[in-house]
Amino acid sequence: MDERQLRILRELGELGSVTAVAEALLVTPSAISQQLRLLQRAIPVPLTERQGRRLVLTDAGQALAGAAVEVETALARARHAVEEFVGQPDGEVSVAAFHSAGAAFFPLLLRALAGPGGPVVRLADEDVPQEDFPRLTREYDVVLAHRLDHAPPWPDTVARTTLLREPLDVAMPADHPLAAESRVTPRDVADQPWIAVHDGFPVLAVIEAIAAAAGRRPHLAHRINEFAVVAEAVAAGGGIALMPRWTMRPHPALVLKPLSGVQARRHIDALYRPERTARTAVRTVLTELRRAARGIQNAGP
Amino acid sequence: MDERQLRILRELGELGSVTAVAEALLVTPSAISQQLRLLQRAIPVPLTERQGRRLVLTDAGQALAGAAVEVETALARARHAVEEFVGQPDGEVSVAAFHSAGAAFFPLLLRALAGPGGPVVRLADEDVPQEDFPRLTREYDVVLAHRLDHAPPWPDTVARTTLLREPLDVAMPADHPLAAESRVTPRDVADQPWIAVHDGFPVLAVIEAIAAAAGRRPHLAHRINEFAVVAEAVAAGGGIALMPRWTMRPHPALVLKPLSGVQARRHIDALYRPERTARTAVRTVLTELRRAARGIQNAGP
DNA sequence: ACGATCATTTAGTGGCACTACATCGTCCCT
DNA sequence: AGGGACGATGTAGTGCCACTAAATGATCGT
Repeated sequence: MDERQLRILRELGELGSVTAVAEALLVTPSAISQQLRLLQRAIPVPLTERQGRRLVLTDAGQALAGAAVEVETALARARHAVEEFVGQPDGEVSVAAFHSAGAAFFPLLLRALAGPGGPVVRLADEDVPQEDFPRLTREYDVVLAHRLDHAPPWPDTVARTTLLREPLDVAMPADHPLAAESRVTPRDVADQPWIAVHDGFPVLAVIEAIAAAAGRRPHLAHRINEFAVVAEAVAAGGGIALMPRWTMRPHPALVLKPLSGVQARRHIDALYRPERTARTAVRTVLTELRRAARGIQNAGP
Repeated sequence: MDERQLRILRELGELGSVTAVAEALLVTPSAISQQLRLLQRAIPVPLTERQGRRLVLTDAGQALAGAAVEVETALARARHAVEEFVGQPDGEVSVAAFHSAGAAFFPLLLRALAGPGGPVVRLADEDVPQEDFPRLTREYDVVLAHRLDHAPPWPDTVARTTLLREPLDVAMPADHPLAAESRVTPRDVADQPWIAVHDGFPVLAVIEAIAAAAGRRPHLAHRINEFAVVAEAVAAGGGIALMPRWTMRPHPALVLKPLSGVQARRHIDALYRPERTARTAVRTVLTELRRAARGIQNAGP
């Protein structure tokens, strides 16, 4: 008893003759007759009976044909299940972000998608070394990742949308001698004690570039990944640090000074598997992320 | 996208590896892999993805697998639909009867099956010539038919249960000269005017046998099929008639006298297609008919 | 009684799901 | 590191099954 045989039985119930079923299903009456015989072989009571020269369903056949309708309904639902999943505007979308991107984007995303009828976002923070960001797209629909301007681009296995190209400024206490300048040069800061990120994290290479531009070896006083912690350490006089211009809430005791002479900028990209954008909900989230990025960029300057 | 492919997808979601699915479905992993590929060909978004060396479902795959469960459920219901129909104790059972059998059996049947949980009987009267009774089993689950003792048996295409072997007595007005006798002989009644049934109906042959036993030609005064009408005609002096001993409500102005010397008995049989007894409800009705027949037979003498 | 319509049977064919075998990628172990 | 186990996939070949074509049988209309 398979789907086709049930289909044939149901059509026979509705059309009332083997020939009509054959025409409806675009096969010969012989094929219909044979399939009905096979179906009957599996059932101990007659499903059909002759009525004159036509073939009609018995009561048992009608009972089975009724069940066949449910099978076809379920099958039709299955055939549309993927489209529905894909087109569902209020599905769940998982978004991962490194810390500072999360701090900047998550509130905007939550506010933009608060209403009903939109995607339900599942947010998570994930701070991983640069090369691990693409892997996260296995687990999350959208991954906010950062990389430096000159760093190797993301592998082709993931698609990306650049949300921000954010300058990295030098953060220092408001009473620092360099705080009087409007911008700082590599030579100004090369000898300062740095508060840097751990090895493998994106911002480190910029510090090395700054030191190299001044012909020095950088003095890495501390290794702190989390910018909020870095800010407190800088404010307490632990050293200077590179900090993002827009995605960090300004610390009252710190000032940010633009660097000149060295390209200090990071990309904040949304990474995702291309096929996941088949889902309306995912595309909606990506659109909202781009809008949020514009908001962040305009709020800064 | 057919049932098997959906089954494979669902199993992959539950078992988590192609090999496990292959073992569960008793085929080679290659077959599973190929079927998954075919299923994927019909769907624009990935249903599966590699996780290490194993294959797991994507979210879209899980959505489809969920729909697949519904398909399998519907299919399982279909596979049991016939048994359920067959085993349902409270299904509809159609019963046809010729007039006098209906008058005798229908009330008993209705009373016996009045409670809930039992079959719902659909009763109909059908008075047809002898040879048409078997044909009625196409339309009714059970057909109460009558035939004379010596008449040819029912064809093999129908099954039968003999409910009653009912004597046919001679009905006459209570003030008839023969009413004094305890039984009557063919010679007694051969010259009487008969009220007989129409041609082709069962009882006629007995009258002809009675006349033949007395060496006469029967005098057929009237042709009335319906026994209630016959009874009134006899009471009004229109002639004598053969009437069933048990299945007719006694007429106050008539007496019934047994015939001697001639086998005057009719069978009341329940006819049915053998396969219809697969239904519990039909068997219940047949059982109740047999019980009703015992009641009728015992109430008579 | 005839042709028309409908269902079924038979023989034959093409497509498809499967197996067997080989290959490739991943994990684990020492 | 590197080899062995495990898991998935690709390829060639095979057997089954749904189908077509044509003939036969049954029933209807006129």
